Amino acid sequence: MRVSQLFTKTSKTAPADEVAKNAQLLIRAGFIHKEMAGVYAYLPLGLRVLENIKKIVREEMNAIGGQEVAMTTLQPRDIWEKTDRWDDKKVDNWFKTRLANGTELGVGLTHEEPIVDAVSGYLNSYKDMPFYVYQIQNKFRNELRAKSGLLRGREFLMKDMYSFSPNQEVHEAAYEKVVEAYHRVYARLGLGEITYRTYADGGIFTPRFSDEFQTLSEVGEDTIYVDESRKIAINEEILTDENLAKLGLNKDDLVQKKGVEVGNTFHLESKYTDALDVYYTDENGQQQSIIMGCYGIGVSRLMGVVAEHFSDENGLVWPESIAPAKVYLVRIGSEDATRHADELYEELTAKGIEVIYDDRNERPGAKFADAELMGIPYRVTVSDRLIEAGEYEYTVRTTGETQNLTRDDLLAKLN
RNA sequence: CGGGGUGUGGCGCAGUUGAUAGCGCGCUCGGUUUGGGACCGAGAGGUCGAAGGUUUGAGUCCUUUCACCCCGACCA
Repeated sequence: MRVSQLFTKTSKTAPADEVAKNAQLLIRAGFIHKEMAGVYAYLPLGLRVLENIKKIVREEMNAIGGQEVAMTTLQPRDIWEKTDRWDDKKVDNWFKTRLANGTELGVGLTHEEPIVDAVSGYLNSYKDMPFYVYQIQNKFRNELRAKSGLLRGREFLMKDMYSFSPNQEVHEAAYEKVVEAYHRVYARLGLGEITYRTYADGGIFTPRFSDEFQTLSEVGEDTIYVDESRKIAINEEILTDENLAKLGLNKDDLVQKKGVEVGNTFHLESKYTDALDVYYTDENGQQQSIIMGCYGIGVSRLMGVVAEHFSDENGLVWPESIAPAKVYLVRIGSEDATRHADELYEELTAKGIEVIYDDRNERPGAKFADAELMGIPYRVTVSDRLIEAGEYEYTVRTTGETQNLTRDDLLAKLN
């Protein structure tokens, strides 16, 4: 991608209507556009990041056997009434709309009911389970207060997965497989060390605890207590002596922290399947309840968390796994430098290396500043002076470390 | 939803006791520059969030309303 052809531009000033660091940086760098409070559009570079996160999530869900689907945003009222989740008194953050004939519809905020409805016709026997179904799509929630940039929006991208098991034992195994996959997702995003499996309230449908995945951050909304040696935590909401005993946690080992909930996993028992009259037939020909689990990852929220966490005074610092490009190629100088830079751009692109090529007639300082603001992992500079020496300058975004390399050494570094 | 704050060119801001809008960045054109966000010159661009009112006259005062931010409450 050539910067001269990129329609977005960077800005030296942060927008006045954003305080959250993630939103300020992402908007300054031209990654996102704020449409209204809690609703952001993804521009070319931001979309690349989002797609890269989706790819990681998708790979890990597929790896445990997840089957991807795409459910609808428009929701019929009846299935939600069967589970008693239509009433605004029960679920108060629904967006609702109407058909021309007056029929009330919901705008999807989660998908337990429609998923159960969709799989019900295929799910008849114990032989059909266990299985996972997931999707990555926009969710809509009428939050009373959107805030913190991408961390709490009204329209946001979420991966939601649902498991179907014939009994509790199978469910437990399926559930733990998801927990492991979640740890791999966060590790690949560079958040593994600061993301804790956290015991939390299981919700109104189950006496069990749920698990949240909390990434430590000062801007987090949740207060959690971390047992650092065991790498687990407990949400303040359920911090009672009784629960600590139940979970085998020792109060003295816990440290209070702030966290952002970047994922959660719930035990749903048979609440939804029973309510929607979906059962299976067991080995003995008897009708049995289906045990469900549901598992969420806030994909757009993760983008905000990464932006927030991996950044410095010069801008964003993307982990290589999700950066919009691997290399920011800076061209300084005249025809000779242009020829060399064009050539390098073509060569790297041909090798499948994503390059943002700054071919503008800007001064070097402006290009370096943009490379840093955009947070591209590696910067390569081509200039008349370097060409004369037969070298390329190579700079690492995380450390600022710079070295001059021969063409072969540079290509080896970038491979 | 309670409390507090803010709306003025694309972005960031100033605008005094009311007199029909200004600065920086960015943008356009010309020239000089080219290793850390260049400089000089010339330009373009705004019904001051919206509606109503007071007044000879409103960005400024009053009323209503919309939007956005922060704190809190809320967050299947």
